[in-house]
Formats: sequence, C-alpha cells, structure tokens
Amino acid sequence: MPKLVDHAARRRELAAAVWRVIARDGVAEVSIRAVAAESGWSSGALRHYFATRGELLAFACEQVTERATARIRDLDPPGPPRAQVRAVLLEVMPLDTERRIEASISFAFLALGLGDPALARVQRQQHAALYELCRSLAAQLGAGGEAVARRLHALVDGLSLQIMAGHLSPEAAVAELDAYLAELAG
Amino acid sequence: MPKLVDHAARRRELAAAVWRVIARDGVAEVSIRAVAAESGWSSGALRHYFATRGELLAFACEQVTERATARIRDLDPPGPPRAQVRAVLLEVMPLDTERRIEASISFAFLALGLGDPALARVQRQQHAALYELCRSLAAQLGAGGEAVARRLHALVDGLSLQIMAGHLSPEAAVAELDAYLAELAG
DNA sequence: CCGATTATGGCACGACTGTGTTATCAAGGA
DNA sequence: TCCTTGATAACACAGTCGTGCCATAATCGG
Repeated sequence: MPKLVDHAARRRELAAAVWRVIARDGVAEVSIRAVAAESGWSSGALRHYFATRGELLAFACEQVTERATARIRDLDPPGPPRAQVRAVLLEVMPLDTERRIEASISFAFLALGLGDPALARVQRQQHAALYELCRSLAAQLGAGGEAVARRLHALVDGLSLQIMAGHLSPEAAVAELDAYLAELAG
Repeated sequence: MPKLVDHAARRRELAAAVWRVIARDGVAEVSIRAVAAESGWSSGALRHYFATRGELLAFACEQVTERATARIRDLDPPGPPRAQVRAVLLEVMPLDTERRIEASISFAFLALGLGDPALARVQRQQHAALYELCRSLAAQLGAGGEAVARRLHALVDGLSLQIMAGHLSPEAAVAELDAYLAELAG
C-alpha cells in the first residue's frame, strides 16, 4: 500500500486555506493557484481532492456552516434563558475578527450563489440552519412561536449585514439586539 | 470641434450594460470585454470613459443608489401615513424582477467591497441612504425616533437578504414587514 | 476645403486562469 | 528486494484578463 492520506482532513485543510485567501485578498482573488500557494501544496495536488474550482468553493462554504453549528452545539452558556439566547446569538453575529471573516465568506458566497445554482443551494442550507437556530431559541424564550423566530432571524441577518457593510459598529448592533430581547421579555 | 459626446450619459449607458451582465451572468463575469460586448462598444471605447475596471464598477454601483433614490423621490403614494411608508419600503425591497436585479448588484458590490476599500466607500453610502430613508419614514409615522428607524432599517435589510438568499418568498417578506408596521401602530 | 481635436476600433503585450496530462515519489505487501 | 498503487509535482495548453498604444473616423471652426 502507498502512503495513505485522510481525505476528509486534507479537504478541510484546503478549505481553511480558501478562507485565509478570502479574508486577506477578497473572494475575487480565490484561484486554484492562490489556494495552492496559501496551503503550501501544488495546484496538481489540489486537483486530487477537488476536481474543479467550483467544487472547492462549495466545500469551503459548507465548512463555514459546519464549523459554526459545531461551535454553537458545544456552547453551553450559563444564566437564565434570555442570557443564554443572547450568548448564542452573539456567537453567530460578526462581532469579532474570526466571526467577521466567517461572515465575509458567507456574504461572498451569497453573491457568488446569485449566479451559480450549486453555490445557491449551499447558501440556502446555511440560511435554513440559522433559521432553525432562531426557532429553537424562540422556543427557549417561551414567548411566541414562529413569528418571533422569523422576526429574530431577520433582525440578526440585518444587523450582521449592516456590520459587514461598515454601517453599524459591533457595539451598536449588540445594543439593537438587546433592545429587541428586552421587548420580548417585557 | 470634433464630435462631442455627453460623457455623463455615455457613462450611465455603460453602467446599465454592467447591470445587465451582472443580472444575466453574475458579478464574477463582469470584465471590460464582457461589458463592451454587452454595450455594443469596443473595449477601447470603454477606456475613454473609465480608466480602469474598478472605476467602472464603482460608478455602476453608485448609479444603483442614485436610480433608487430618484425613484423614491418621485414616488407620491396615496393614503394614510402608514400606507405611504409601506409603499415606499416595498419600493426598496427586492420583490419583483427589476428590484431583485438591483439588490443582487448591491450584494455583489458588498462582497467586492469587503476586499476593495474604494468599493466599500460606495457601499457605505448606499447603506447610509437607506438609513436616512428609514429615519424620515419613522418620523412620518410619528411614533418613536431613531430607535424605530434603526429597527426598521435592520428589518428591511434582513428581509431583503433572506429574499435574495432564497430563504424567504417576497410574499412572506411583505407579511413580515406588515406585521412590524402593525405593531408600531398598535 | 482644411486642419485641429475628439471619439472610436483594433491589436499586442504580459500575466493570469482552469484544466488536463505526464512523470516522479513514497510506502507497504509479496 | 521488487512491484503495485496512491500521492504529489511539474508542465503544457488554450483561454481570458486588464491595459496601453496607435491608426482611423468623424466633426466643426476657420
């Protein structure tokens, strides 16, 4: 038997290189060669794990969702329900550098997905996952059913968008979120 | 004097070609040659009105904001204040094909702006314009000051984002908006 | 009619792209 | 030790990209 490589792990490693390129140079600069250089492998080696550039991009986008959901699953915030909900939502929004990079990747894929049905599918899954989270959080709050979940989802998405657009500071976004949660409680 | 061309009009004409390319093929397909072919001019002619590709993109993005604000300025919806506010907001959200194209262009530029400071500036202006609109609408409603404006802005952005992501139908988004406006009135 | 000036089209350059193909390398079973 | 087989690197290929350059066409004051 020749040298054996953990394909799944290698694919994740290459996806991480894609993220770094996007975070540093923007999504327009993502090419096979750029990712190869960033990862330290050759472009030929890349082709062993991803047949095309589109496949590489789609996997990198899926990984963003997967990592975020795993992070939230492992999260076990203390305190009363409202504080727990707040903690989880803060974990989703682009408030610090790491999550900002994640969000910029998501937005980049949204733009790409507008012209590429395969990427659009991945993008829809990402949004569905966030909605599911909002739904479970709304249930945790006790107050209201799907109406609250939808409102919360739209609010979180809107605030995230405005942070990324440079229109809202992270602090202001958190204040907005707190105001809404306070209304829900009152 | 040689043949004189209205530069501003020609630039607007070329920007419209950029929009068509984005709407049809996605933002990744925007190139000097593609826009030249779409507009019917040669790439050399394009260079007379835009020195670089970035300049062309920035102008095309600015034009989106300009057209939208002009459309809203000329709008004079009938009925009570709440219906007027509703009509204006419906004009902003990507509910039909035309506005969907506008929104996809805006999102594309948001993604591009994440890696290009010049485009980021244009993007911020766009968001500021929408916020100003929300502020004036909130004042028109009489109820509440900047807090309502910020909430409304976040909600409209979030709903628009979810429509574009394919997660929300236009009808559902309108229902969400109506629910919020009803809460404001009650 | 002429020349000054602007608009325009066409082309060449170098760099970059995605995608194949091919050769080399490494590692473990026979 | 050899040989099979997967992993990897290197390269070739045909395109496309942005951009600068130059010749030509069009136009109007003189």
